[in-house]
Amino acid sequence: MVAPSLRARVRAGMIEEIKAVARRHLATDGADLSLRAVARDLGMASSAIYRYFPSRDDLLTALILEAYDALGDAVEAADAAADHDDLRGRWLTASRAARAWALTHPAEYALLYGSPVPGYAAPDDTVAPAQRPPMTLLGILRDGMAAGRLTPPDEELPEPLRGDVAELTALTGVPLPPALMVRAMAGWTQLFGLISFELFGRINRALPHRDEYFDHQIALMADLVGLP
Amino acid sequence: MVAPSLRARVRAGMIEEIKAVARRHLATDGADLSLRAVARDLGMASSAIYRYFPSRDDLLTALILEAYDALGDAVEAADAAADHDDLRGRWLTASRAARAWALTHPAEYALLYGSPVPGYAAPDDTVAPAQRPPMTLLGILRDGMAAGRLTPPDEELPEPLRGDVAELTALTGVPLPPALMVRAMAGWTQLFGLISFELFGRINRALPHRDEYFDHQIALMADLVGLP
DNA sequence: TGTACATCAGTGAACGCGCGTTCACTGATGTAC
DNA sequence: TGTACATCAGTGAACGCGCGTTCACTGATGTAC
Repeated sequence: MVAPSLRARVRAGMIEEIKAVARRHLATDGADLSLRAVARDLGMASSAIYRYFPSRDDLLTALILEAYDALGDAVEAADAAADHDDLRGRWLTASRAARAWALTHPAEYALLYGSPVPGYAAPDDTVAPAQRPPMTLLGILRDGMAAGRLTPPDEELPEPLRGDVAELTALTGVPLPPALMVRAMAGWTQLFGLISFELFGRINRALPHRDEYFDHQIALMADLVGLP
Repeated sequence: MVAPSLRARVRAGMIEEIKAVARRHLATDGADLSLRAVARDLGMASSAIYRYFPSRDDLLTALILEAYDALGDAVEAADAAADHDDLRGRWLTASRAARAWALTHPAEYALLYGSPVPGYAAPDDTVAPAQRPPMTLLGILRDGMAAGRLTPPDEELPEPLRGDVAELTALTGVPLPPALMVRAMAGWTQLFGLISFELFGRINRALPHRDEYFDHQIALMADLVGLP
């Protein structure tokens, strides 16, 4: 571990500064990020950005990766801070953390979960960080099963689905019963749906108590996955 | 009811043609619709579009309104075609119709339910058509309650939420018990979440039987709202 | 410690592009008498 | 039925803009001897 040279440290700082300004631009202008506007804000020539990012798409990718990680950090930290044996509390607190992050970083959330940016294809290394929030939820169920404090639903899945879910369960490395796995996915989908509706303005104006609404809906999903 | 003049009929046809081409462009280029590209495809000068739509935003609005109506038609038609007394069948069939429309019109779905288009504010007359699909779901529950074939959940809502939901229920004109109303909203949110995940590529590749997956998840929500 | 050279950050002009919108115009279609 | 005028669709040039990216360059910082 060699100490980074001054030049390397300055360079790293510059990269951070560019990303910070770009994030600010995302927040105001939406996903159509402009390199030139970022450069202007930094008081430098637009061509200078190319010393740090080979193209606009690479900058976008860096922002997306960071956003996934920030969201993942928030959710995992909330889960870790909760009482490990309070399964329902962990589920609720992790979900709240996801929502809180989304509400404070709406543009970045839109970048991750909104409609795809035209002409931009997310590279493969976004896959793992993108799965951290749902993996956190799965972890709570895993702990519940291990402690024998979770009675999984006893329904059978119809055949073509059973195979798919088994394969998917193997991929996650969290060995939940198939029917429970599907319900966990329902919970994750619902979490995403609730946040998106709220953020993209599709929630009714006649619902000002959004915290309470969210908590209630999340509790319904906690019931669905059988959390005590 | 005067018969429209030839000129008026030709004009109406032209408007349809412009919208059709614009829809095609949405499908390939995403939401950044270009007037000039549409005009090019129609073999006319870009300025000619202005004889039919005063600005790009007005064309976008027209497309959004049409899309809401197409989705609303699809969902309502599916519900109407189902056996009126088969409540669960109606719920499933209406949900399937929404998904089918979204899968065949992904770009238009993204326009309605994706991240907001930067710099575009949806006018008020999109509100009513936007509510047709969730209203259809509410209608199924209304019929179930009226026929006494639905036992609503007996849980109490916490206070600040109870008031909001009561107000919202009044707005819809469908008098459901508060706890059921919230569950209906959960069902609608889940429907939107399932479709969005599938469409925006956030569904796992290890899940090829998507029809069955969707049906199963929708059935879980039918259980949640207490459909027999 | 001092010098020679390589590396790197940043500049500013330029290329080529596409966009929304305006405007004065031409020619065809409709309307009033 | 024919003529005079108004309405309308469509043209093509132009304005002004912002964009991503390239390129030859300058000057400062780091490295090797």
